[in-house]
Amino acid sequence: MRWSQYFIPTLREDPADAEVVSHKLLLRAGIIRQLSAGIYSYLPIGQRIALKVMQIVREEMNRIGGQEFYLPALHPAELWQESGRWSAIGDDMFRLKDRKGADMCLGMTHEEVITSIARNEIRSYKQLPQVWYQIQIKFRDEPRPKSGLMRLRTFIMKDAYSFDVDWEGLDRSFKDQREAYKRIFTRCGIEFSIVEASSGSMGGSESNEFVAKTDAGEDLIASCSNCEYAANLEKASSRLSKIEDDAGPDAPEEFSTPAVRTIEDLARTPYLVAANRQIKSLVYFATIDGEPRPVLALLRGDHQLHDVKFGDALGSTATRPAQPEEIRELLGASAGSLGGVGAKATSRKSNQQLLIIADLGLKGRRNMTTGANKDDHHIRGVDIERDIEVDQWADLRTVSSGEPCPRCDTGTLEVFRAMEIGHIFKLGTKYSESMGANVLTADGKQVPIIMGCYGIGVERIITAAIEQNNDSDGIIWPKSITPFDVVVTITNIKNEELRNAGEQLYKDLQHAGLEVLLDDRDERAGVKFKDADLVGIPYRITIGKKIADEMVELFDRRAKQSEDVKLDDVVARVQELALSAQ
RNA sequence: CGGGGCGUAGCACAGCCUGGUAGUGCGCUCGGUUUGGGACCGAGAGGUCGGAGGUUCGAAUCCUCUCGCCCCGACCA
Repeated sequence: MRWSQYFIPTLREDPADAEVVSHKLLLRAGIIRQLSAGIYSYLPIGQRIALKVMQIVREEMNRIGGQEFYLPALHPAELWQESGRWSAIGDDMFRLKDRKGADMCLGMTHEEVITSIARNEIRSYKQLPQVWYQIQIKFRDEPRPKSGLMRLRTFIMKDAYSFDVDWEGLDRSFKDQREAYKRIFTRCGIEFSIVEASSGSMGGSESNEFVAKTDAGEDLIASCSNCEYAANLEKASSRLSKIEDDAGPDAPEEFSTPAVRTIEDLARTPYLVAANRQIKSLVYFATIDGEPRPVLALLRGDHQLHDVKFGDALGSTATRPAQPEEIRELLGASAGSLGGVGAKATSRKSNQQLLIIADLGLKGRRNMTTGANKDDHHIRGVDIERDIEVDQWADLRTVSSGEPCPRCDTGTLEVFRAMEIGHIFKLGTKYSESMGANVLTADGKQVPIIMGCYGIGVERIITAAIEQNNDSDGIIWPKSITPFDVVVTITNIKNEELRNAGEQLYKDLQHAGLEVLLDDRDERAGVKFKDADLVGIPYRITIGKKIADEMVELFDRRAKQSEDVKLDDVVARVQELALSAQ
């Protein structure tokens, strides 16, 4: 392509609406333009990038036997009513009526559609397994679209579905997808982790989330430096070093602690109670079975409560910290002087049923110090299992960077921000059962097909690639998904010698099978360099004064280094570089 | 949905508090000089100030409503 004719509207300044790096660069490099919140147009180089990503996905899907479909984006409500999701999904689904008044929706995913094909056409176990996929637009009316292409209302997704006659088959299909995903993200130049995830409202037994490390991400992930362990902070755990407690007194002792309100206060002189020898006591109200109940959560003094783990452990739909008045009514003291000893008895005075849940990190601890449920007083010598009526033990604490891996002996955990780029689920029979997709087994029994579903967000790959590959000058595309392999920059288009050399090189590079952008614009060299850096094309060949000696300059965008190369050698050199690994 | 911010030229912004009929930089057009890291000089084009209603002799500016966008939170197949 000739830059002079090609539509790449670069922006010199950061657009006001963009916050995260990838969003700014996507706009500045002329890749996308916004149409509405969470809705973007792909401009020509954006389309080239998206096609490259989709092609990699397609190749890897085909490699594991996937068959490409193209399914409708517009669905009749009946399908979704069959699976039960018409009512289970709320405002996230775009709904509309056709001219006859029939309910329709825009597909946010395609389990229903694919299952309806399977149930109509697949009769026998002999037709299985099948792996079907498509690369298609999805619609989700996100409550909060954000960060450019990160959280969209319309986006491109590769969604694959596997159909097996038994669970062993599903295991194989799942593993195939897992391996394909690793290859896809690796080929796209993305640093990723695989985390255990909950399958959420998708249903099913097992799921893996693929995440890309980026500060713009919405998830917090704990990942082991040594082994493969990685988990969302909502589920992550770590190994605690054992603490040997001295045997304490036979019964807890109350002591006076005027003005002590925090763990830190008690850790200082004159008390000197180390934070890991204190019990942190937090009062919450948790909605359990539709009823709000007061809950006392106990953790080691230096640990932080993770409210998702807390809610999960209680089976609660909503939790909130108690108000100061509520705490006083319940336990007769203010936050800062609370504790589990005798808390149940105290709470009964206010006619409330207090639930005590303790973090596993406190199990077996003795001779601890905690609040006395009396302002300005604490209790020491607390043996948790002896002195506190714990209703439930659970993993409640937030894992921090540097803690030992729960799975291997030598690794430590690193906690970082990440964004979801893919998710694979073992669905099981959720859709095949509700929608009646059955097959006959070898021994003549009718069984529901065992399904899996596997998604990849194309825009998420693009976003992650930019987030992980940029510098102050712009994007640095991984070679596999760059819009062009190389840009030929003619420093002065009015100079005939330079122009001719550039035109010839442009042709030669194309003949060598490279995707070439020829910067033949009548602009100053500096402008062209800035634009080339911004757009992020991996290699730039600069045609300048050195052409008198049959030399050109080859600039490596990532290394930010250039070498002088003979004009005759530069095609082979670029070919070699562009086709090498990232 | 709760909290916050912002809508003025293609882009980034000033003007609003204290009403008097719109400005700066970049970009764009034309002419000239320049030509290896976002040039310079000169001359231009370009805006119903998001929309509606109101107050006023007069509204970008004050009031009411409304639409849109961004950020934080809730939510997130």
